[in-house]
Amino acid sequence: MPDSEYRDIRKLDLFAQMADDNFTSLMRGAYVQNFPAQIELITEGEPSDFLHIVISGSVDLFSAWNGRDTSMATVRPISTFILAATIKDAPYLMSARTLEKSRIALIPSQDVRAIFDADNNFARAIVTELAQCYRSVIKAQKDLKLRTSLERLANYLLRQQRHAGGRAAFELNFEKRRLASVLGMTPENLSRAFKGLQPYGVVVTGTHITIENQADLERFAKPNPLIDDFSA
Amino acid sequence: MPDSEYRDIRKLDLFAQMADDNFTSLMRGAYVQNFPAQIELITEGEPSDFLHIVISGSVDLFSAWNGRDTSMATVRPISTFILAATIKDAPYLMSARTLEKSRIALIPSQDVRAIFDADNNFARAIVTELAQCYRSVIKAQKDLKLRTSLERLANYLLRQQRHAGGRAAFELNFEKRRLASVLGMTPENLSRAFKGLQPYGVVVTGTHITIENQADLERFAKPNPLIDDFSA
DNA sequence: CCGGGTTTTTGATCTGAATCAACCATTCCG
DNA sequence: CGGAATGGTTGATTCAGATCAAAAACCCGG
Repeated sequence: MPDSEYRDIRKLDLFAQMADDNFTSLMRGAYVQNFPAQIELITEGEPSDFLHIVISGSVDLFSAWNGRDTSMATVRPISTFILAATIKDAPYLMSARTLEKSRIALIPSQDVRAIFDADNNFARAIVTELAQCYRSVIKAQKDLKLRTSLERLANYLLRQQRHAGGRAAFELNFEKRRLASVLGMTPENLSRAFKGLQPYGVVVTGTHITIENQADLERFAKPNPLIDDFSA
Repeated sequence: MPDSEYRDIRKLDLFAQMADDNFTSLMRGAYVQNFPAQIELITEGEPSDFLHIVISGSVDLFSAWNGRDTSMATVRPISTFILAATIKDAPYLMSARTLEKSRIALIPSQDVRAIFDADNNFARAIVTELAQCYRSVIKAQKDLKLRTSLERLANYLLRQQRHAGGRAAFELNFEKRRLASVLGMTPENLSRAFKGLQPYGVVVTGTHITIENQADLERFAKPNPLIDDFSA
Protein backbone atom coordinates (compact mmCIF):
# COMPACT_ATOMS: atom_id res chain seq x y z
CA MET A 1 0.00 0.00 0.00
CA PRO A 2 1.43 3.42 -0.93
CA ASP A 3 2.28 5.65 1.97
CA SER A 4 -0.28 8.28 0.98
CA GLU A 5 -3.11 5.78 1.15
CA TYR A 6 -1.88 4.52 4.46
CA ARG A 7 -1.99 8.04 5.83
CA ASP A 8 -5.41 8.72 4.32
CA ILE A 9 -6.86 5.69 6.03
CA ARG A 10 -5.18 6.63 9.27
CA LYS A 11 -6.95 9.97 9.09
CA LEU A 12 -10.41 8.42 9.06
CA ASP A 13 -12.32 9.17 12.26
CA LEU A 14 -12.51 5.47 12.84
CA PHE A 15 -8.73 5.06 13.04
CA ALA A 16 -7.45 8.52 13.94
CA GLN A 17 -7.28 8.09 17.70
CA MET A 18 -6.06 4.53 18.00
CA ALA A 19 -2.59 3.53 19.16
CA ASP A 20 0.11 3.50 16.48
CA ASP A 21 1.08 -0.10 16.80
CA ASN A 22 -2.53 -1.24 16.77
CA PHE A 23 -3.12 0.61 13.55
CA THR A 24 0.04 -0.79 12.08
CA SER A 25 -0.93 -4.29 13.01
CA LEU A 26 -4.38 -3.83 11.49
CA MET A 27 -2.82 -2.63 8.27
CA ARG A 28 -0.28 -5.41 8.18
CA GLY A 29 -3.05 -7.93 7.75
CA ALA A 30 -4.87 -5.85 5.16
CA TYR A 31 -5.11 -6.47 1.45
CA VAL A 32 -5.49 -3.68 -1.02
CA GLN A 33 -6.88 -4.52 -4.41
CA ASN A 34 -8.09 -2.85 -7.56
CA PHE A 35 -11.41 -4.03 -8.86
CA PRO A 36 -13.02 -3.33 -12.21
CA ALA A 37 -16.55 -1.93 -12.40
CA GLN A 38 -19.53 -4.13 -11.63
CA ILE A 39 -17.73 -6.67 -9.51
CA GLU A 40 -19.68 -8.17 -6.65
CA LEU A 41 -17.43 -7.72 -3.63
CA ILE A 42 -19.64 -9.31 -1.03
CA THR A 43 -22.92 -11.18 -1.05
CA GLU A 44 -25.60 -10.81 1.58
CA GLY A 45 -25.88 -13.76 3.89
CA GLU A 46 -22.21 -14.62 3.77
CA PRO A 47 -20.06 -14.43 6.89
CA SER A 48 -18.35 -11.09 7.30
CA ASP A 49 -14.72 -11.92 6.74
CA PHE A 50 -13.45 -8.45 6.01
CA LEU A 51 -14.05 -4.87 6.90
CA HIS A 52 -13.90 -2.96 3.62
CA ILE A 53 -12.53 0.49 2.96
CA VAL A 54 -13.16 2.30 -0.30
CA ILE A 55 -9.98 4.13 -1.23
CA SER A 56 -11.08 5.27 -4.66
CA GLY A 57 -14.03 4.63 -6.94
CA SER A 58 -17.45 3.88 -5.48
CA VAL A 59 -19.43 0.96 -4.18
CA ASP A 60 -23.13 0.21 -4.23
CA LEU A 61 -24.70 -1.54 -1.26
CA PHE A 62 -27.81 -3.36 -2.36
CA SER A 63 -30.10 -6.12 -1.32
CA ALA A 64 -32.33 -8.61 -3.06
CA TRP A 65 -35.34 -10.68 -2.13
CA ASN A 66 -37.66 -12.83 -4.16
CA GLY A 67 -36.37 -11.65 -7.51
CA ARG A 68 -36.48 -7.94 -6.67
CA ASP A 69 -33.54 -5.84 -5.67
CA THR A 70 -32.90 -2.41 -4.33
CA SER A 71 -30.01 -0.08 -3.79
CA MET A 72 -29.54 0.73 -0.12
CA ALA A 73 -26.61 3.15 -0.16
CA THR A 74 -23.53 4.25 -2.01
CA VAL A 75 -20.11 4.31 -0.40
CA ARG A 76 -17.58 6.84 -1.63
CA PRO A 77 -13.94 7.39 -0.67
CA ILE A 78 -12.68 7.36 1.89
CA SER A 79 -14.94 5.36 4.09
CA THR A 80 -15.62 1.93 5.41
CA PHE A 81 -18.60 -0.30 5.01
CA ILE A 82 -20.24 -3.23 6.78
CA LEU A 83 -18.72 -2.29 10.10
CA ALA A 84 -21.71 -3.59 12.05
CA ALA A 85 -21.50 -7.08 10.56
CA THR A 86 -17.77 -7.18 11.25
CA ILE A 87 -18.19 -6.21 14.88
CA LYS A 88 -21.09 -8.57 15.53
CA ASP A 89 -19.43 -11.35 13.55
CA ALA A 90 -22.77 -11.74 11.84
CA PRO A 91 -23.65 -12.34 8.18
CA TYR A 92 -23.74 -9.42 5.78
CA LEU A 93 -27.18 -7.93 5.42
CA MET A 94 -26.34 -6.30 2.11
CA SER A 95 -24.38 -7.17 -0.98
CA ALA A 96 -21.79 -4.79 -2.39
CA ARG A 97 -20.59 -4.18 -5.92
CA THR A 98 -18.23 -1.71 -7.47
CA LEU A 99 -19.90 0.95 -9.56
CA GLU A 100 -16.70 1.89 -11.31
CA LYS A 101 -13.06 0.87 -11.21
CA SER A 102 -12.31 0.96 -7.49
CA ARG A 103 -9.51 0.49 -5.07
CA ILE A 104 -10.56 -1.32 -1.91
CA ALA A 105 -8.74 -2.23 1.29
CA LEU A 106 -9.80 -5.39 3.06
CA ILE A 107 -9.07 -5.84 6.74
CA PRO A 108 -9.75 -9.27 8.20
CA SER A 109 -12.72 -9.01 10.53
CA GLN A 110 -11.09 -11.03 13.25
CA ASP A 111 -8.23 -8.53 13.35
CA VAL A 112 -10.73 -5.71 13.71
CA ARG A 113 -12.45 -7.51 16.55
CA ALA A 114 -9.15 -8.29 18.25
CA ILE A 115 -7.97 -4.69 18.13
CA PHE A 116 -11.43 -3.57 19.18
CA ASP A 117 -10.95 -5.60 22.35
CA ALA A 118 -7.51 -4.21 22.96
CA ASP A 119 -7.75 -0.55 22.00
CA ASN A 120 -10.24 1.61 23.89
CA ASN A 121 -9.90 4.58 21.60
CA PHE A 122 -10.68 2.38 18.65
CA ALA A 123 -13.71 0.96 20.48
CA ARG A 124 -14.92 4.51 21.14
CA ALA A 125 -14.43 5.54 17.54
CA ILE A 126 -16.50 2.55 16.49
CA VAL A 127 -19.30 3.69 18.77
CA THR A 128 -19.36 7.09 17.12
CA GLU A 129 -19.24 5.58 13.67
CA LEU A 130 -22.05 3.14 14.38
CA ALA A 131 -24.21 5.80 15.98
CA GLN A 132 -23.69 7.85 12.83
CA CYS A 133 -24.60 4.93 10.58
CA TYR A 134 -27.66 4.16 12.66
CA ARG A 135 -28.92 7.71 12.44
CA SER A 136 -28.32 7.79 8.71
CA VAL A 137 -30.48 4.73 8.17
CA ILE A 138 -33.22 6.14 10.36
CA LYS A 139 -33.19 9.24 8.20
CA ALA A 140 -33.39 7.17 5.06
CA GLN A 141 -36.29 5.28 6.59
CA LYS A 142 -38.13 8.49 7.35
CA ASP A 143 -37.46 9.78 3.85
CA LEU A 144 -38.99 6.61 2.48
CA LYS A 145 -42.01 6.39 4.75
CA LEU A 146 -42.96 10.03 4.93
CA ARG A 147 -42.37 11.32 1.42
CA THR A 148 -43.65 10.68 -2.07
CA SER A 149 -41.17 9.86 -4.78
CA LEU A 150 -41.36 13.39 -6.15
CA GLU A 151 -40.57 14.82 -2.73
CA ARG A 152 -37.71 12.38 -2.30
CA LEU A 153 -36.22 13.44 -5.61
CA ALA A 154 -36.62 17.14 -4.82
CA ASN A 155 -34.88 16.72 -1.50
CA TYR A 156 -32.21 14.56 -3.02
CA LEU A 157 -31.44 17.30 -5.52
CA LEU A 158 -31.19 19.88 -2.75
CA ARG A 159 -28.84 17.64 -0.78
CA GLN A 160 -26.72 16.92 -3.81
CA GLN A 161 -26.61 20.61 -4.67
CA ARG A 162 -25.39 21.47 -1.21
CA HIS A 163 -22.89 18.66 -1.36
CA ALA A 164 -21.60 19.99 -4.69
CA GLY A 165 -21.01 23.44 -3.29
CA GLY A 166 -24.42 25.06 -3.29
CA ARG A 167 -24.40 26.66 -6.74
CA ALA A 168 -27.53 26.57 -8.89
CA ALA A 169 -25.93 24.22 -11.42
CA PHE A 170 -24.30 20.92 -10.55
CA GLU A 171 -23.81 17.34 -11.71
CA LEU A 172 -25.58 14.21 -10.61
CA ASN A 173 -22.96 11.78 -9.46
CA PHE A 174 -25.14 8.75 -10.16
CA GLU A 175 -26.35 6.92 -13.14
CA LYS A 176 -30.05 7.71 -13.30
CA ARG A 177 -31.21 4.17 -13.03
CA ARG A 178 -29.28 3.68 -9.85
CA LEU A 179 -30.53 6.94 -8.48
CA ALA A 180 -34.00 5.58 -9.15
CA SER A 181 -33.25 2.48 -7.11
CA VAL A 182 -31.74 4.52 -4.28
CA LEU A 183 -34.84 6.69 -4.20
CA GLY A 184 -37.04 3.62 -4.25
CA MET A 185 -38.60 4.04 -7.67
CA THR A 186 -38.27 2.77 -11.22
CA PRO A 187 -36.11 4.46 -13.87
CA GLU A 188 -39.21 5.34 -15.88
CA ASN A 189 -40.70 6.99 -12.90
CA LEU A 190 -37.57 8.94 -12.16
CA SER A 191 -37.61 10.28 -15.66
CA ARG A 192 -41.18 11.45 -15.14
CA ALA A 193 -40.34 12.78 -11.70
CA PHE A 194 -37.72 15.07 -13.25
CA LYS A 195 -40.46 16.33 -15.53
CA GLY A 196 -42.65 16.78 -12.51
CA LEU A 197 -40.10 19.11 -10.97
CA GLN A 198 -39.91 21.38 -14.01
CA PRO A 199 -42.68 23.61 -12.63
CA TYR A 200 -40.39 24.26 -9.66
CA GLY A 201 -37.54 25.39 -11.86
CA VAL A 202 -35.51 22.20 -12.18
CA VAL A 203 -33.78 21.83 -15.54
CA VAL A 204 -32.12 18.55 -16.45
CA THR A 205 -29.65 18.06 -19.29
CA GLY A 206 -28.13 14.61 -19.09
CA THR A 207 -26.45 14.47 -15.71
CA HIS A 208 -26.35 18.24 -15.46
CA ILE A 209 -28.93 19.82 -13.15
CA THR A 210 -29.84 23.47 -12.85
CA ILE A 211 -32.09 24.76 -10.13
CA GLU A 212 -33.46 27.97 -11.56
CA ASN A 213 -35.71 28.80 -8.69
CA GLN A 214 -34.20 27.76 -5.39
CA ALA A 215 -36.99 29.17 -3.24
CA ASP A 216 -39.73 27.45 -5.22
CA LEU A 217 -38.04 24.10 -5.07
CA GLU A 218 -37.40 24.42 -1.36
CA ARG A 219 -40.98 25.42 -0.75
CA PHE A 220 -42.05 22.24 -2.46
CA ALA A 221 -39.38 19.94 -1.01
CA LYS A 222 -39.57 21.17 2.58
CA PRO A 223 -36.12 19.88 3.46
CA ASN A 224 -35.68 19.02 7.11
CA PRO A 225 -32.41 18.58 8.98
CA LEU A 226 -33.86 15.60 10.84
CA ILE A 227 -34.12 13.80 7.50
CA ASP A 228 -31.76 15.49 5.10
CA ASP A 229 -28.82 16.64 7.13
CA PHE A 230 -26.42 13.78 6.76
CA SER A 231 -23.80 15.13 9.12
CA ALA A 232 -26.00 15.66 12.20
CA MET B 1 -36.36 2.60 42.54
CA PRO B 2 -37.26 -0.84 43.90
CA ASP B 3 -34.41 -3.26 44.20
CA SER B 4 -35.92 -5.69 41.68
CA GLU B 5 -36.02 -3.02 38.99
CA TYR B 6 -32.49 -2.02 39.77
CA ARG B 7 -31.37 -5.60 39.26
CA ASP B 8 -33.42 -5.99 36.07
CA ILE B 9 -31.77 -2.96 34.55
CA ARG B 10 -28.38 -4.16 35.67
CA LYS B 11 -29.02 -7.40 33.76
CA LEU B 12 -29.48 -5.63 30.44
CA ASP B 13 -26.66 -6.44 28.02
CA LEU B 14 -25.89 -2.77 27.93
CA PHE B 15 -25.09 -2.58 31.65
CA ALA B 16 -24.24 -6.15 32.62
CA GLN B 17 -20.46 -5.92 32.22
CA MET B 18 -19.76 -2.45 33.56
CA ALA B 19 -18.06 -1.73 36.87
CA ASP B 20 -20.27 -1.73 39.93
CA ASP B 21 -19.59 1.78 41.04
CA ASN B 22 -20.10 3.14 37.53
CA PHE B 23 -23.48 1.48 37.35
CA THR B 24 -24.38 2.77 40.78
CA SER B 25 -23.39 6.27 39.85
CA LEU B 26 -25.44 6.09 36.65
CA MET B 27 -28.45 4.98 38.62
CA ARG B 28 -27.99 7.60 41.28
CA GLY B 29 -28.69 10.30 38.71
CA ALA B 30 -31.63 8.44 37.22
CA TYR B 31 -35.29 9.27 37.59
CA VAL B 32 -37.97 6.64 37.44
CA GLN B 33 -41.47 7.74 36.61
CA ASN B 34 -44.85 6.30 35.82
CA PHE B 35 -46.55 7.75 32.79
CA PRO B 36 -50.14 7.34 31.65
CA ALA B 37 -50.95 6.15 28.14
CA GLN B 38 -50.51 8.48 25.18
CA ILE B 39 -47.99 10.79 26.78
CA GLU B 40 -45.36 12.25 24.50
CA LEU B 41 -42.09 11.52 26.24
CA ILE B 42 -39.76 13.10 23.74
CA THR B 43 -40.14 15.14 20.60
CA GLU B 44 -37.97 14.82 17.54
CA GLY B 45 -35.57 17.66 17.07
CA GLU B 46 -35.07 18.30 20.76
CA PRO B 47 -31.69 17.83 22.41
CA SER B 48 -31.25 14.36 23.86
CA ASP B 49 -31.19 15.01 27.58
CA PHE B 50 -31.94 11.51 28.77
CA LEU B 51 -31.36 7.92 27.86
CA HIS B 52 -34.69 6.19 28.39
CA ILE B 53 -35.34 2.70 29.66
CA VAL B 54 -38.77 1.09 29.44
CA ILE B 55 -39.32 -0.87 32.62
CA SER B 56 -42.94 -1.75 31.99
CA GLY B 57 -45.59 -0.83 29.45
CA SER B 58 -44.61 0.04 25.90
CA VAL B 59 -43.45 3.00 23.87
CA ASP B 60 -44.00 3.96 20.27
CA LEU B 61 -41.20 5.65 18.37
CA PHE B 62 -42.63 7.72 15.55
CA SER B 63 -41.77 10.54 13.28
CA ALA B 64 -43.66 13.26 11.47
CA TRP B 65 -43.06 15.46 8.46
CA ASN B 66 -45.26 17.84 6.58
CA GLY B 67 -48.43 16.76 8.30
CA ARG B 68 -47.86 13.02 7.86
CA ASP B 69 -46.57 10.70 10.51
CA THR B 70 -45.36 7.16 10.75
CA SER B 71 -44.56 4.64 13.41
CA MET B 72 -40.92 3.61 13.29
CA ALA B 73 -40.68 1.03 16.07
CA THR B 74 -42.12 -0.14 19.34
CA VAL B 75 -40.02 -0.49 22.47
CA ARG B 76 -41.01 -3.11 25.01
CA PRO B 77 -39.54 -3.91 28.44
CA ILE B 78 -36.85 -4.09 29.31
CA SER B 79 -34.88 -2.08 26.86
CA THR B 80 -33.47 1.31 26.16
CA PHE B 81 -34.17 3.74 23.39
CA ILE B 82 -32.50 6.69 21.67
CA LEU B 83 -29.05 5.48 22.62
CA ALA B 84 -27.51 6.86 19.44
CA ALA B 85 -28.73 10.40 20.05
CA THR B 86 -27.49 10.24 23.63
CA ILE B 87 -24.03 9.12 22.61
CA LYS B 88 -23.67 11.60 19.78
CA ASP B 89 -25.21 14.37 21.86
CA ALA B 90 -27.38 15.07 18.83
CA PRO B 91 -31.08 15.89 18.55
CA TYR B 92 -33.64 13.10 18.67
CA LEU B 93 -34.60 11.84 15.24
CA MET B 94 -37.83 10.33 16.49
CA SER B 95 -40.53 11.23 18.94
CA ALA B 96 -41.69 8.78 21.58
CA ARG B 97 -45.03 8.29 23.26
CA THR B 98 -46.36 5.75 25.71
CA LEU B 99 -48.84 3.31 24.23
CA GLU B 100 -50.13 2.28 27.63
CA LYS B 101 -49.43 3.08 31.25
CA SER B 102 -45.65 2.75 31.43
CA ARG B 103 -42.81 2.92 33.84
CA ILE B 104 -39.74 4.63 32.43
CA ALA B 105 -36.26 5.25 33.81
CA LEU B 106 -34.48 8.39 32.65
CA ILE B 107 -30.71 8.61 32.84
CA PRO B 108 -29.18 12.01 32.13
CA SER B 109 -27.34 11.81 28.82
CA GLN B 110 -24.29 13.59 30.12
CA ASP B 111 -23.90 10.92 32.79
CA VAL B 112 -24.09 8.23 30.13
CA ARG B 113 -21.44 9.98 28.07
CA ALA B 114 -19.23 10.48 31.12
CA ILE B 115 -19.38 6.83 32.11
CA PHE B 116 -18.94 5.86 28.48
CA ASP B 117 -15.62 7.70 28.57
CA ALA B 118 -14.58 6.08 31.80
CA ASP B 119 -15.79 2.50 31.52
CA ASN B 120 -14.43 0.40 28.68
CA ASN B 121 -16.82 -2.47 29.22
CA PHE B 122 -19.71 -0.08 29.01
CA ALA B 123 -18.29 1.41 25.80
CA ARG B 124 -18.02 -2.10 24.33
CA ALA B 125 -21.56 -2.96 25.32
CA ILE B 126 -22.73 0.19 23.59
CA VAL B 127 -20.98 -0.92 20.41
CA THR B 128 -22.83 -4.21 20.44
CA GLU B 129 -26.12 -2.52 21.15
CA LEU B 130 -25.68 0.05 18.39
CA ALA B 131 -24.60 -2.56 15.87
CA GLN B 132 -27.73 -4.49 16.76
CA CYS B 133 -29.92 -1.41 16.36
CA TYR B 134 -28.29 -0.56 13.06
CA ARG B 135 -28.89 -4.00 11.66
CA SER B 136 -32.49 -3.93 12.80
CA VAL B 137 -33.16 -0.73 10.91
CA ILE B 138 -31.47 -2.08 7.80
CA LYS B 139 -33.77 -5.07 7.98
CA ALA B 140 -36.79 -2.83 8.35
CA GLN B 141 -35.57 -0.86 5.37
CA LYS B 142 -35.29 -3.98 3.26
CA ASP B 143 -38.73 -5.12 4.37
CA LEU B 144 -40.12 -1.80 3.21
CA LYS B 145 -38.31 -1.50 -0.09
CA LEU B 146 -38.48 -5.10 -1.25
CA ARG B 147 -41.94 -6.25 -0.21
CA THR B 148 -45.52 -5.33 -0.94
CA SER B 149 -47.78 -4.53 1.96
CA LEU B 150 -49.39 -7.97 1.78
CA GLU B 151 -45.99 -9.62 1.99
CA ARG B 152 -45.00 -7.40 4.88
CA LEU B 153 -48.12 -8.36 6.79
CA ALA B 154 -47.62 -12.06 6.09
CA ASN B 155 -44.05 -11.92 7.35
CA TYR B 156 -45.05 -9.85 10.31
CA LEU B 157 -47.58 -12.50 11.31
CA LEU B 158 -44.97 -15.22 11.02
CA ARG B 159 -42.54 -13.23 13.17
CA GLN B 160 -45.19 -12.49 15.75
CA GLN B 161 -46.24 -16.12 15.79
CA ARG B 162 -42.68 -17.22 16.44
CA HIS B 163 -42.31 -14.58 19.10
CA ALA B 164 -45.50 -15.79 20.78
CA GLY B 165 -44.25 -19.35 21.00
CA GLY B 166 -44.83 -20.75 17.53
CA ARG B 167 -48.33 -22.18 17.97
CA ALA B 168 -50.91 -21.79 15.21
CA ALA B 169 -53.04 -19.41 17.28
CA PHE B 170 -51.74 -16.26 18.92
CA GLU B 171 -52.58 -12.65 19.74
CA LEU B 172 -51.57 -9.49 17.99
CA ASN B 173 -49.91 -7.30 20.55
CA PHE B 174 -50.71 -4.11 18.64
CA GLU B 175 -53.70 -2.07 17.97
CA LYS B 176 -54.46 -2.63 14.31
CA ARG B 177 -54.13 0.95 13.31
CA ARG B 178 -50.67 1.15 14.79
CA LEU B 179 -49.73 -2.09 13.16
CA ALA B 180 -50.79 -0.48 9.90
CA SER B 181 -48.48 2.45 10.53
CA VAL B 182 -45.60 0.18 11.49
CA LEU B 183 -46.09 -1.81 8.31
CA GLY B 184 -46.25 1.40 6.29
CA MET B 185 -49.88 1.26 5.20
CA THR B 186 -53.27 2.69 6.10
CA PRO B 187 -55.69 1.02 8.53
CA GLU B 188 -58.16 0.44 5.69
CA ASN B 189 -55.52 -1.29 3.72
CA LEU B 190 -54.48 -3.45 6.62
CA SER B 191 -58.05 -4.59 6.98
CA ARG B 192 -58.09 -5.56 3.34
CA ALA B 193 -54.67 -7.16 3.62
CA PHE B 194 -55.97 -9.50 6.32
CA LYS B 195 -58.69 -10.47 3.88
CA GLY B 196 -56.05 -10.97 1.25
CA LEU B 197 -54.31 -13.53 3.45
CA GLN B 198 -57.42 -15.64 3.96
CA PRO B 199 -56.60 -17.79 0.92
CA TYR B 200 -53.38 -18.70 2.71
CA GLY B 201 -55.19 -19.89 5.79
CA VAL B 202 -55.03 -16.81 8.00
CA VAL B 203 -58.09 -16.36 10.23
CA VAL B 204 -58.56 -13.13 12.16
CA THR B 205 -60.97 -12.63 15.03
CA GLY B 206 -60.35 -9.28 16.67
CA THR B 207 -56.75 -9.43 17.86
CA HIS B 208 -56.74 -13.21 17.73
CA ILE B 209 -54.91 -14.76 14.79
CA THR B 210 -54.96 -18.37 13.67
CA ILE B 211 -52.66 -19.66 10.97
CA GLU B 212 -54.46 -22.69 9.66
CA ASN B 213 -52.00 -23.55 6.97
CA GLN B 214 -48.48 -22.78 8.03
CA ALA B 215 -46.83 -24.13 4.88
CA ASP B 216 -49.09 -22.16 2.56
CA LEU B 217 -48.49 -18.91 4.37
CA GLU B 218 -44.75 -19.46 4.43
CA ARG B 219 -44.73 -20.28 0.76
CA PHE B 220 -46.38 -16.96 0.11
CA ALA B 221 -44.42 -14.89 2.65
CA LYS B 222 -40.98 -16.30 1.87
CA PRO B 223 -39.54 -15.26 5.23
CA ASN B 224 -35.81 -14.62 5.17
CA PRO B 225 -33.47 -14.47 8.15
CA LEU B 226 -31.67 -11.50 6.60
CA ILE B 227 -34.89 -9.52 6.93
CA ASP B 228 -37.01 -11.23 9.52
CA ASP B 229 -34.66 -12.66 12.08
CA PHE B 230 -34.50 -9.93 14.66
CA SER B 231 -31.87 -11.55 16.82
CA ALA B 232 -29.20 -12.14 14.16
C1' DC C 1 -18.20 7.56 -39.17
C1' DC C 2 -20.59 3.40 -38.58
C1' DG C 3 -23.10 -0.13 -35.91
C1' DG C 4 -24.33 -2.54 -31.77
C1' DG C 5 -24.99 -2.02 -27.29
C1' DT C 6 -26.50 0.27 -23.51
C1' DT C 7 -29.27 4.00 -20.93
C1' DT C 8 -32.99 7.18 -21.06
C1' DT C 9 -37.28 8.82 -22.43
C1' DT C 10 -42.09 8.53 -23.91
C1' DG C 11 -46.58 6.63 -24.24
C1' DA C 12 -50.30 3.42 -22.88
C1' DT C 13 -52.02 0.57 -19.58
C1' DC C 14 -52.53 -1.79 -15.20
C1' DT C 15 -52.36 -2.30 -10.27
C1' DG C 16 -51.52 -1.53 -5.42
C1' DA C 17 -52.58 1.44 -2.14
C1' DA C 18 -54.49 6.00 -0.44
C1' DT C 19 -58.46 8.58 0.13
C1' DC C 20 -63.17 9.64 1.02
C1' DA C 21 -67.31 8.33 2.99
C1' DA C 22 -70.35 5.59 5.21
C1' DC C 23 -71.40 2.00 8.34
C1' DC C 24 -70.76 -1.35 12.19
C1' DA C 25 -69.08 -2.89 16.81
C1' DT C 26 -67.40 -1.82 21.41
C1' DT C 27 -66.70 0.33 25.15
C1' DC C 28 -67.35 3.47 28.46
C1' DC C 29 -69.81 6.69 31.04
C1' DG C 30 -73.41 9.92 32.52
C1' DC D 1 -80.03 2.44 28.99
C1' DG D 2 -78.95 5.77 25.57
C1' DG D 3 -75.50 7.83 23.12
C1' DA D 4 -71.04 9.65 22.25
C1' DA D 5 -66.28 8.15 21.49
C1' DT D 6 -63.25 5.12 19.47
C1' DG D 7 -61.57 1.57 16.57
C1' DG D 8 -62.47 -1.34 12.77
C1' DT D 9 -64.58 -2.74 8.33
C1' DT D 10 -66.55 -2.02 3.69
C1' DG D 11 -67.32 0.10 -0.67
C1' DA D 12 -66.38 3.51 -4.37
C1' DT D 13 -63.15 6.33 -6.30
C1' DT D 14 -58.74 8.41 -7.18
C1' DC D 15 -53.97 8.49 -7.66
C1' DA D 16 -49.14 7.32 -7.55
C1' DG D 17 -46.24 4.40 -9.29
C1' DA D 18 -45.19 -0.13 -11.77
C1' DT D 19 -45.16 -2.50 -15.91
C1' DC D 20 -44.95 -3.22 -20.78
C1' DA D 21 -43.58 -1.72 -25.19
C1' DA D 22 -41.16 1.03 -28.23
C1' DA D 23 -38.61 4.97 -29.71
C1' DA D 24 -34.76 8.03 -28.94
C1' DA D 25 -30.34 9.41 -27.28
C1' DC D 26 -25.90 8.19 -25.99
C1' DC D 27 -21.56 5.81 -25.90
C1' DC D 28 -17.82 3.54 -27.50
C1' DG D 29 -14.87 0.32 -30.06
C1' DG D 30 -13.61 -0.78 -34.52
